[in-house]
Order: sequence, then structure tokens, then C-alpha cells
Amino acid sequence: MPPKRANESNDVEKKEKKVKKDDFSSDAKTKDGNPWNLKVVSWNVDGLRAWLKKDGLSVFELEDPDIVCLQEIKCSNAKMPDEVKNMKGYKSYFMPAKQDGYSGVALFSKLEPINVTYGIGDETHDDEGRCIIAEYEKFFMVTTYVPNAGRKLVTLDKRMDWDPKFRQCLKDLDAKKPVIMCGDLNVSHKEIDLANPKGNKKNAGFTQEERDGFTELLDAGFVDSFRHLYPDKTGQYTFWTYMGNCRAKNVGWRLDYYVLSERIIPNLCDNVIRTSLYGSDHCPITLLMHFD
Amino acid sequence: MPPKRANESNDVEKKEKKVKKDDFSSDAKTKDGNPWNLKVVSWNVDGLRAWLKKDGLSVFELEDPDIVCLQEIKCSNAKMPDEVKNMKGYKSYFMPAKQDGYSGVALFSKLEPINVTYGIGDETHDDEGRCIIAEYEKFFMVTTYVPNAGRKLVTLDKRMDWDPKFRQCLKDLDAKKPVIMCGDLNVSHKEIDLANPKGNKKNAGFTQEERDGFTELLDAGFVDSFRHLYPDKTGQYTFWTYMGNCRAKNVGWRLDYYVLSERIIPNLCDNVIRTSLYGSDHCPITLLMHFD
DNA sequence: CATCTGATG
DNA sequence: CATCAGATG
Repeated sequence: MPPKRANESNDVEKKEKKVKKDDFSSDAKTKDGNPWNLKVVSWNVDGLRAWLKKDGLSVFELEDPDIVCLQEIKCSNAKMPDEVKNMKGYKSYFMPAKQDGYSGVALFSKLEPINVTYGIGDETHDDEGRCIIAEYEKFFMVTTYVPNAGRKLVTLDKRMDWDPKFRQCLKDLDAKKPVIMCGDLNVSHKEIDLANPKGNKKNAGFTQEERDGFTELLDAGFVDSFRHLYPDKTGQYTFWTYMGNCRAKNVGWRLDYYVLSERIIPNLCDNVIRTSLYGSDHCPITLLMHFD
Repeated sequence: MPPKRANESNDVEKKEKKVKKDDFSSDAKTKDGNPWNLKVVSWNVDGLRAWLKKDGLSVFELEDPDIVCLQEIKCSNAKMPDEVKNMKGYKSYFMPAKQDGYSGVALFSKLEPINVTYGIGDETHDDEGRCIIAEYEKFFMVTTYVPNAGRKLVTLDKRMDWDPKFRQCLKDLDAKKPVIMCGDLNVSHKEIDLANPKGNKKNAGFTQEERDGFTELLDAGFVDSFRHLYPDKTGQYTFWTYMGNCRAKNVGWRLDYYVLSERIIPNLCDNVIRTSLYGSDHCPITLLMHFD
């Protein structure tokens, strides 16, 4: 009898072998016919160090992105592996949570941003490492890991405290320059955005409060770029719980988004969900933009 | 790049493949020429459930033992896997610690014992699941997991409280019938019993106090059967820390013993250290006895 | 069913 | 460098 490994279900070699760099090429254009010249990747990695072992970094080779945003890195700066700290060809920015092994976001950028700030200006939330803001010439890049409302909604209060503060933060940025915000927003906006809407109306990620929070964000002058491009596309998810083989059955949730200032929608080329990539219970999402 | 698994170093397939049932046959005899007819296996499994995944149960097939004693099962009765609870061909006895996932011993016996008792009669120690006593016609079988003195000897006091109590317990049994005691005694008795005696004189498992405790036990009328049979054999260990590839380098400790009442030494056939078996940071030890 | 920490060894 | 629990998701 061959000994079983503790994490045999992590054994995704076969699936990953199928992935080729060609699959990540795109000739997407703006509505006006301008080809993309900026690529962003966003991925909730569910523990950066575990994700590294599952070859998560290959997304850099496969996508050759200009900007990469990671959420739930669960890794302090002290424990950050060198290969990530000094990502070849990129400037790296980290906002770990104060609590070790919890939350935390990272941003990697080929081009050095004009300025980088951390957090939304609220101490309690910012202790949890949930937001990095990178300013570029033509836009703000914001990545976030929104508070999860928790099992039995134990942290729904924290979440509902976050939503207006984060929204205000984005509005303030948007008053200066267009915003590209991405990350794990920990909500599926509409019934189309998760496999089991009926059963989840009282669960974290699909309560009316959380959904309304997202609606309010869009009403403040922002656009869910994926749904803008594909208003009726079903079965498009970015997260599947590890439990019950949900990913194979595509019983998932769309929790990861690009949310853009309305006025740069003309710059949008595409928003792709990379379901072929493993390494986390979320898959990465890719944004293609054109800027003159 | 193939993704690395979290526990790649557990991947001992090759090593285990080499093990054949033949390697476990023995024609050992007593000094008087009587062939063995009782086989005991003792193994500190360092977590029974992890050990199961590493095919630890194969020791039952390979050895076909009459009695199996396991230490550090780290598993409550509630969480005990069925295949272990109802071990085919054996009666099973468990003494888990009150604290979940800590310590705990088990005993499996082909022949149903006359009586089975749990603990040494000291509530504090017995809450930690450290001893099972099975009475047979001609002997008491005792298995134990002796308190570890801990890093920086933080629990040396507990250990030194244990030693005389356990010794008295064995003496009381020995007054009735001969005793076969086995388990992880958490001490290397003499310099020959560990790879690095010089460096470990102030470390758990080789302090003077612990070594003296073992000497006192032997002075009370008991025999370390392995050392009795092989007084000068070096490099014979039963434990290697997972750290620093110690097992491959045989930088180990002899911590697991059979300790017999002096008067059944004539019944002793052999005591074998099964270094070919993996599944824990300890290896199993096997005792062969003859009883009329 | 995963990630992490922290206790334990 | 492993085991386990418990928090978290």
C-alpha cells in the first residue's frame, strides 16, 4: 500500500500541466478598437506560502502582468520568502495584518508607482492589512481584502462598518483620478453571481446587507467590469470552497472583482476569470486596459 | 515546475517498498533453546491518525504480533478511526489523554487479557493517558508513555514525580506476576544509547535525574532486555528528531524499551529494533518471548 | 477542506 | 520538522 499524503487533494500537477502560456494571450480591445497595454492580475491566494508551494508564482510567467494584487497572504513581512520580497522585475508592496497569519494584501508593479499608501485611514480595519493604494499617472490602483462576515455572520458588523468607509475612500480617490479597484470583495452581488443563491441568503457573502453595500458602491460612480462586459454570463465564479469537491462541480461564488471608475470604462478591454489556475480556493482574475 | 507538497519529506514510498514480510521472521530462541511463541510490538506513533496515513498499520501484517502497544496516539476515543477501534483479530484498549490531541496510549491483543486497567493510580498523571496494564496468565503487559521533560526542562518536575510512582506501580505488579513493560520511556540510559551524549546532558531525555530514574527502576528488579542481549552494540536508536535529517544520518536516541522482570529473562528470545519501518519519528521495537 | 498559529515534542 | 487543536474562511 502506498502511503497517503496528508494533502493528497493538493496534488494538482496534471491540471496545471495543461496550462500553456498561449492560453493567456489576448487581442482584446476597447470598444473604440484600442488594444490593451496594461494587464492587472488579482488573486486571493489563501496563504501566500502554501500558494508558493503550489507553484502560484507561475502566474507571473503565464500572464506577464504589469501589476499583480494578492489578497489573504497570511504572512508577515518577517516571514515573507525572499523570492516574493524581491520579485524579479517588480516593485513589491506588502500590507500584512498585525495578527500573524491572518488576512494581508500585496501589490507588485513593473512600473514604480508615483506613491503607495496603506489602508483606508481607519485604524481598526487597517490593523488587519486589507488595502494597498498605488498611484500611477492616469489612475489609482487599489487592492483590497474586504472583511468576511463570518460563520453565522459573527463579523457582519465589522463588514458593515467597512463598506461605507471603503466606499468613501474610493470616492475621495476618484475625485482626483480614475480608480481601478480589485480584490476579494467577499460578496456575490446578484443571484447570477453564485451557484446557490437560494441557500445562501443568510450566509456570509450573500446577505442583503452585503449585496446592498456593493450596489451602493456602484451607485457612487463605479462599474463591475466583468458584469459590464458579460451581463448575462452564468456559472462565472472565482471562489469555490474546498469542501465537498465544489470546484470540480463549479459550485462557486464570484467574490473577486475589478471595480472601475465609470469614466475609464472606455479604456476597458477585457476582464477574464482564470479558472485554469489552481493554488488557492480562489482563482485569479485578469484585467486588460488601454491607456493612451 | 511540479508543485511541491507541504509534506514532501513524508514521501517514504521507496523506503517502505523494500520492506518484506520475510525480513520480520525470526528463529530466535531462549538461552535454553526454546523458540519464541509470543511476539510484542511497541511503537510511539507520534499521532495515530497521521501514522495511519503513512501506512503504520502494515506493522500488523508484517509482524503478525500477539500484542501491539502504541504510544502518543494523540487521539480521543471519539476521533478514533474505525479500522483501529475494531482492529481485526485483536481486542483493543485505549487510554487517551483528557486533553485532546496530546499523549495517549493503546494496546491491541489477539488473546483477550484476564483484566485491563488504566493508569498508575495517580490522577494528575492518569489524566494524560500514559499507561495501560493488561493482565495475562503468566505476566502483566504494561505499556507507557513517560512524561517528556520538555524544552528547557520545563516539565522535569512532572517527570521526576512520575518516575517513583511508576516504579512503585511496577513493583506492586511484579509482586504478583512477572512484568513485561514497554514504551517510550523518554530517556536514553547511558552514553551508548544516544548519538550525541556530550551535547545532551542538560536536555530532556539525558539529564542525570532521568538517567538515575531508569537505573533505579532496573535496581528494583528489572532488566533492559535490549541492552541485556546486546551490551555493547552501538548506534542502536529508536527515535530521531525530524529536524536536520537526523534519521538518515542515524543521529538518534534509544528511548523505547522493553523492561522485564528479572525472573522472566530466561523466557527472553530477542528484542529487535525495526529501523526499516517509517511512519513516526520513532521506529517500532519487537520483543520475542517463550512461555511454556 | 484548506490556510494559518501555537503548544508540544 | 513533525504531530495535533483551534481560529478562520
